[in-house]
Amino acid sequence: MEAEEHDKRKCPSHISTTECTKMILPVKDALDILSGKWKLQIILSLSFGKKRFKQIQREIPGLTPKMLSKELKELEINGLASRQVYDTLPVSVEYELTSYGKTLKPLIGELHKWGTKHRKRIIGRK
Amino acid sequence: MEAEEHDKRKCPSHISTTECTKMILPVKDALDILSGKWKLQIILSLSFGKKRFKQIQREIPGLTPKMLSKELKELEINGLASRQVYDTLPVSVEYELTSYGKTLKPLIGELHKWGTKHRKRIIGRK
DNA sequence: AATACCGGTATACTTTAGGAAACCAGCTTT
DNA sequence: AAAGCTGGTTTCCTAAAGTATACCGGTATT
Repeated sequence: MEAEEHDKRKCPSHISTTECTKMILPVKDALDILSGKWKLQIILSLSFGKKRFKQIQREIPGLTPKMLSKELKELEINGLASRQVYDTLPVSVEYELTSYGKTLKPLIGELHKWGTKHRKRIIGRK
Repeated sequence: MEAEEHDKRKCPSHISTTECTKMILPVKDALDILSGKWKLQIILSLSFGKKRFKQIQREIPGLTPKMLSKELKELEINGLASRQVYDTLPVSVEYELTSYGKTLKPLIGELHKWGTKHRKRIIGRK
């Protein structure tokens, strides 16, 4: 049987499997930053301006301080958000999207565009 | 204290919190389709042509039949991949990206672009 | 004097994603 | 006759993600 022909169609012949995997890494990085139950909502919230901790929490029903704290740290580590402490009494802390963080917007926009079409296609309209 | 001003900067005033949440749903839909440990690799594999079940499994080291089966079903349900059974002996089954599934490419391309910049920025160069 | 606000942390729990191994029927190869 | 191929399913288990609840010190309000 000459069904062998199929077996050659994996990746393009000049590209090894491990190289394919490498191509995927940056995509995964981007996805990691956006996925998780609360990240998008937090990013969206910050995209409307500086926000304080409790303020974000109040805006997003169901979000616990533990999760918020964890996600904000990740955003900070990735350079997407900044944290500023003011020594008012009691201390106030403001979080803000960095200009780098704002570069996520067009990306999220693309996801939104595709997702909207997909919604219409699968779920029916809406 | 008139720190009240901050409290108005949630979502734009003409948009309610629930409406903000709705804006996020399509983005989540798109993310759901791409996230998970194996989906990207499976999609990439299929993007190079029709593939049979075991063939995909062989190409992606570590991928168990259970996960592959589950992910392929999801792709099918979402209209992104098609499944064709040929009644050869033993039966052979071929999976293929639908033309709709191929519309994911530019989206993945955007994620790749952003992710690549992010890698350089955070991890240092590559 | 008690309560509420701020920005969180700590501990314990549940839920979900994913992995490992065995198994199925029916055919082919050794 | 035994082992391997096909395309999967089933069961059991672990690791990770997320939730619930209580708590902290310090100030302000009632």
